[in-house]
Amino acid sequence: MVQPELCPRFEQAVGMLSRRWNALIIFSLLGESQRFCTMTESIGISNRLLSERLKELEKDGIVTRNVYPETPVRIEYSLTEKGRALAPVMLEIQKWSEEWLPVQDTAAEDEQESPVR
Amino acid sequence: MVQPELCPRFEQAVGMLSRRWNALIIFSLLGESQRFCTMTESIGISNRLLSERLKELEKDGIVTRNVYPETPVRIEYSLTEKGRALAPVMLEIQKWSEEWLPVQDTAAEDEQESPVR
DNA sequence: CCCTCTCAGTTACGAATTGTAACCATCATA
DNA sequence: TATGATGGTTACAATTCGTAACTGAGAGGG
Repeated sequence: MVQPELCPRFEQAVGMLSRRWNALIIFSLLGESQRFCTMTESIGISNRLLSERLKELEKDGIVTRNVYPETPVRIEYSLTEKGRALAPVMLEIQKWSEEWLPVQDTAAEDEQESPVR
Repeated sequence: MVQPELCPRFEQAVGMLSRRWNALIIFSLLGESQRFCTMTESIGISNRLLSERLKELEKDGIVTRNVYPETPVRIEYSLTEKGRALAPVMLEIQKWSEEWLPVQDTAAEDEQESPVR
């Protein structure tokens, strides 16, 4: 709540991107538009938060909600131009992660060559 | 929590960068090493959280804690090579924010026109 | 010896955010 | 009328955050 000394717009951007799940939501929409239930599965976010985040991101002009009145109703979320403009940010995060983070698997799946038991 | 299908390393990177304050902490260390009290002031973070975050970031190999036993003791935090490698990410966030976020002052004006279209 | 000052944190605790699971509304078909 | 799919809401417990007060080490003053 204190006055920020850094660039206010940078802080605003970071505030949005740092909101939990937002970066993953945006990343998953970079490829193609997605439906609600697809996103909850691929991202691993709950309905409640996905709904909340999408509303916020729509309000921020980053995602668009497209309703197709088929049956059952199909609703697809996609990025606006402002949202797609975040692609370079995501790309740099990806590059960094590939260069600096270990491949580490989350265990419990293949523990073949590990002598530890 | 379900394990998502996106790239695990990307998700790990995003998890770290999305932790509240982390991006601002890293950004503020990109210039030069900083002392604890300087950071709380420039970032606007509380002692408690700064302390917590710096410990986590140190553990992640992103920041280093340097103790100078002067009087009173001086402790400076700086980025490791892994931490400095995040500079391009920060730069892209900054570029995006400058292109897409209004110059906003305290929440009064909402109806700015988009800069580039 | 006791008090005070600075820096660098810790601790305590109420407030806000998140995760989990159950529930709701609409449309369509059986 | 019942059931199933989609796209959410609601309720509530668990986690995290923000605020403010406190601790500890070392130097110096009285």
